[in-house]
Amino acid sequence: MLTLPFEESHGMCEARFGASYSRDSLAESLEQERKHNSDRSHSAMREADDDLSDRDEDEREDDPDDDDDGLPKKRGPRKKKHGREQMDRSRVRRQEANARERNRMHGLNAALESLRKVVPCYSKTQKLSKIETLRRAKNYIWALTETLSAGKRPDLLTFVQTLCKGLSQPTTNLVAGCLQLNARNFLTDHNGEVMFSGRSPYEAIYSYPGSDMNTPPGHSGSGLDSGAKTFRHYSYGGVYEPYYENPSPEGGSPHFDGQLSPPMNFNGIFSLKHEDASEYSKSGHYGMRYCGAPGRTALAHNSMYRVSPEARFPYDLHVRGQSFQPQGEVNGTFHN
DNA sequence: TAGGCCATCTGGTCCT
DNA sequence: AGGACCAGATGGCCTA
Repeated sequence: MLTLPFEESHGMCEARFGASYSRDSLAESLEQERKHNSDRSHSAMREADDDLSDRDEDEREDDPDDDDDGLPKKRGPRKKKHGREQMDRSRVRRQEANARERNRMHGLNAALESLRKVVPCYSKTQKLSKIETLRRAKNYIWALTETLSAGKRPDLLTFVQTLCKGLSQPTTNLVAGCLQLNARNFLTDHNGEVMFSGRSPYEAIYSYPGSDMNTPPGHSGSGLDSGAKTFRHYSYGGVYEPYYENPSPEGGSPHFDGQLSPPMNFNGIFSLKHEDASEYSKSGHYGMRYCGAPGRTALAHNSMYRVSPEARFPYDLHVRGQSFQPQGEVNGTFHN
């Protein structure tokens, strides 16, 4: 495909933005050559792209006797007419391309919005930015994948930490708000590493004595009393590796690169979103459902996630499309 | 006011 | 040739 010479790009910049870039002699010579180019159609097309306003074209049209170099122009039915048509056509095509591009971006944004709604802690009031949405979705997918591959009952705190990996502080706060946790308990440092502050936020809310089931690796009960004084640094090698046996999908590194941020749509797991379940039923994929309805203890017979009587967050693994518990109360808790 | 986020325009490139 | 996709540039809006 045709590639415009470098100096012509400068020309476009000048025309579009009114900037006065200095040019070297080579550029000037090439520019003059361009002006004298006999290929009027191509030149006209570029000129039209240089400035979509009609002013230049009209000026040229209004002054037909003068050429660029001051010499009289040829008369008669000219290429000018043809060039004008080309310019108009080029302009129309450009406008059509702009409209297509707008639509394309709208479609992209719509897809992004749908993604926002399926990642955990969707909030209509505090909209997640595009990059944060993508990061969180990636983290979410990763955490779900690791949860399934680990074959263990997921740990909430670890899950949340994974979900928040690499996310901004406001987004982390949002997640914390969703979970009614104190974001200070799983801060993210400058490198995107999750910091954990002593007492497990999970335990802070769902504490029950003598149970380490929901305490993530490295979060033994020894430090629970230290409070915020002692910050424990978490890296994926330190925390997630024991739990998530597989390396990061980023490419083998056991450590997060600071870009990875984890999931919360326990909706898969906890149904943190307020989307109706039909959307998931359509997918036919696996998902873990929050089964925390009062009095509910029975799980699917073949469920890999067993619920201990004292467990506060019983999870169940369902095939999408199968029956699951109403999620209203959960959604009410996790959605703003 | 600086910085972040976003929508839009635009030209280049690739593909059909 | 034309559409899709991409990335750079730009300006507007919002917030700390």
